[in-house]
Amino acid sequence: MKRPYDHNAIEEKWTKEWEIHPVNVDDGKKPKYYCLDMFPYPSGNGLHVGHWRGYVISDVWSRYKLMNGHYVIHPMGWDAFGLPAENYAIKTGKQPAVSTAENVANIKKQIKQIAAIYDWDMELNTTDPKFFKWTQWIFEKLFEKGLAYEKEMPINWCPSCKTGLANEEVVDGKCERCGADVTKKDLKQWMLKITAYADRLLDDLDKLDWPEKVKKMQTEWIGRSYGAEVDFPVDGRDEKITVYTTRPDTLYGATFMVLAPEHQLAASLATDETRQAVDDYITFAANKSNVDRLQNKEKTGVFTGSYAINPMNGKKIPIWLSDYVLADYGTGAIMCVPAHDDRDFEFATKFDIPIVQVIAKDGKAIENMTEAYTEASGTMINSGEWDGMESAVLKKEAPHMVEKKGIGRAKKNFKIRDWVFSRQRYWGEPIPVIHCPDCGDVLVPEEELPLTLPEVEHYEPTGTGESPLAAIESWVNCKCPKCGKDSKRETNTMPQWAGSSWYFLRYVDVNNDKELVSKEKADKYLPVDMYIGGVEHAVLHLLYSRFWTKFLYDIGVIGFDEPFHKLFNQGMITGKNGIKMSKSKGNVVSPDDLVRDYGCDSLRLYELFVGPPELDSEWDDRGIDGVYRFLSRFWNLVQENKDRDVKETPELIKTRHQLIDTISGRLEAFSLNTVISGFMEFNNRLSKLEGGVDKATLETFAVLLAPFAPHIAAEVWEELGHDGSVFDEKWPVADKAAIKDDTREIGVQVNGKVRGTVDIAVDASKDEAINAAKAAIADKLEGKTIVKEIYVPGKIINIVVK
RNA sequence: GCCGACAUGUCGGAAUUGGCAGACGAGGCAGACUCAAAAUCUGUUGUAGGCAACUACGUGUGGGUUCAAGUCCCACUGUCGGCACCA
Repeated sequence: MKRPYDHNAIEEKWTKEWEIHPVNVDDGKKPKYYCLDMFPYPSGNGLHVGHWRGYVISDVWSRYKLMNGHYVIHPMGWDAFGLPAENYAIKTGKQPAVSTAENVANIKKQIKQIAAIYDWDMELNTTDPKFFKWTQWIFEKLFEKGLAYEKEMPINWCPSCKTGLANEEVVDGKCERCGADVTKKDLKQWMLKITAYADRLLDDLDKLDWPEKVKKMQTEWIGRSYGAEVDFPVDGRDEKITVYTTRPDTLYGATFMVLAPEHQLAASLATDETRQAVDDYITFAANKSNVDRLQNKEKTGVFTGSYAINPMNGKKIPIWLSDYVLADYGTGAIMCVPAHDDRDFEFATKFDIPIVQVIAKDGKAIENMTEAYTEASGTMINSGEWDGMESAVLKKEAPHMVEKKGIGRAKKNFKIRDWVFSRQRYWGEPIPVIHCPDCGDVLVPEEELPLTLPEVEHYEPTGTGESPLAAIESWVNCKCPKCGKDSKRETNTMPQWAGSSWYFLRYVDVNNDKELVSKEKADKYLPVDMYIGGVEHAVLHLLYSRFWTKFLYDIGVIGFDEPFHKLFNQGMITGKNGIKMSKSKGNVVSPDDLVRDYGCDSLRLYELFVGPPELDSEWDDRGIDGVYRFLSRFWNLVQENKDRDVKETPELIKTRHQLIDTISGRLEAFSLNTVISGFMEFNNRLSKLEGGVDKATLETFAVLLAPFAPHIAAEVWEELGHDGSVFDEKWPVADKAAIKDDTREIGVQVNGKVRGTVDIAVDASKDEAINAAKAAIADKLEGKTIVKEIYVPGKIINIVVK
């Protein structure tokens, strides 16, 4: 009996079936495969079709691995701390915990429409005390190891979010979240010493199967450089200024020094004549906002009136202040070699400071220098004992030479700064520290964790740098766990990145109340084999997770030191003209209606069909008709052939194996858009076969289609007379011998232009091929002289004529 | 400014190591079915000319290598992304 394609009925049926009989189960024998999605923030706005894409990609991959004999760990959870819930609470008075729970329920309903094989027994939520107990525990371990410390310092401050930000959260001088201009504010902050892991975070990138782009971004963010620290005595004083340089080879060319205006010695270097100007400049620099500093790169500066001694040649060189020197990189002071550095050249030219060339360009000194010569290649000149050396060689040796001389030492430096870990907000994990007047910072005892948030009436941030928690006296006031004295709790909370830095470890052991994760389960199921998510987390979440993983490895909690073996960044789905989907732009496409009208299977296929998964794609609603038609045609093909008992023919066998080969190859290459077009192509081909399609071919088609369109595949599998699940089928392997053609149609060119085609045996000799080709296009060769004949077997025949 | 990615019909996009450009789909056009429409099915669809079988042109621009270039090399333009005084 033929049935019409009723996607609603089919999908409802299988949703229920899979609730009762999940297709992905751990029998303890199958090898594991951990395929992880970046977990979502449960926003009140719900999902749009762009969110779907990543989840479809990961589910297709998970189901593919499943059919290759793996038990797939494929969990989902909620990254639920963060500002939107808190801001919503400020507006409505609704507790963040309550609104968050509502949003989770909503989004979960939407995510279930995808029909992914998520194991909901593993579901977790970063705001659940059972979860964040362990986030706090990790913080305590970091503290115990000296990797969490408090520091009074100017931090990035977002005046709109009224909270401090990590360097990673500042983009172009603006807040990564809200886009407000970031200012500086002096605040006592909790810091995590990610710099202690800088070398390992950099070196271990080699171990990872990640997109080069992300590796490069992390490499640059960590920013390791090798050079030397050199001490410059201050003339007439018993002090010295230490600089960091990557070009100690140019030391003889250092004709002045520049200190950051925030440098400790800056003010003290002023003389009576320069005091006013120096103080003014320091104030001017302090008031310059981050954005100004980025935008206006015209060099400014002031001469302090003091001099330093170049330790190589003993010459007196002036000491300047300028904000082009960064206070928190290197030593906050630099030696300036205007002849060989663009910035120093610009500064020296503007303020009329001598320029001394120390590396010969093209073997000679440059007359009338108009720009710095920044290459480290050439012979040293004007450099005393170093004259005649090659600068490239000297660059490497100089650090050790200055060390021997006792004027400096070899040194490597990093751009990455420690992670500002406190936020002056309510809706985050409380930092489990108690400030005791006698004992100082004391950790909340482990047995008292989790330290939960109190209910408050007002969620507004104070804006003064204190969290709303500071106003809850009953919560803030406590006894010191060590000495029992009246103490106060830390009122800052952790940034949103805290929970996401380790959540992937917890999925496999969500109910463990003794440990963060049992060693046994961690060893068995981790690390993550495939991690799928957007590229926007390249230096935030992905760097923090690597840091925490390495730390947990060091303290013996887990047995691996990289969390994500393979990373895939899916492209964004945008609205028309590449505009990001957002509520305010009014271009959000909701998956709900599409699922209702076309079905989950169609939307899954279309999410993949829109374009290459790694590239951004513009959403066009109309295209989904195409995949729906394809599914209907496939359905009809099955309906027409299932009771016909078609005998398999050589052609059918060949087509079947070509289908397996095509789909598997493209899937392995992660070319998911062409997998779908491949299905369409083969469906068209099979539909045109006069004699019908045999059962084995239909079965193979259903098995291959299963990871992509699970419902229709399961239904077809059943229609074809199977009791078991299509997902218990092994992924088929193509028989290469069956695919092989005896003859092949290849193009015949004359002078590189196609003039016809010819069918020739695959193993034809060159002469046979050429002769066949000539016969096929005899009229095109009339009156021409053949100069050359080219035959590339299986590809092309080209006849060159005059 | 530096680094990287990308540029193909009306549109989304295909095209192993250089080897028949435009697969697959959307949209358009024509037809079948229908009282009619939708749905479905069939055909057609890069541009220009003959308007049929053919010819010329055609993968951002200009040049080059090659029997052969979307693909490789050089120079440039545009779009997107990252970094941006890191000494």
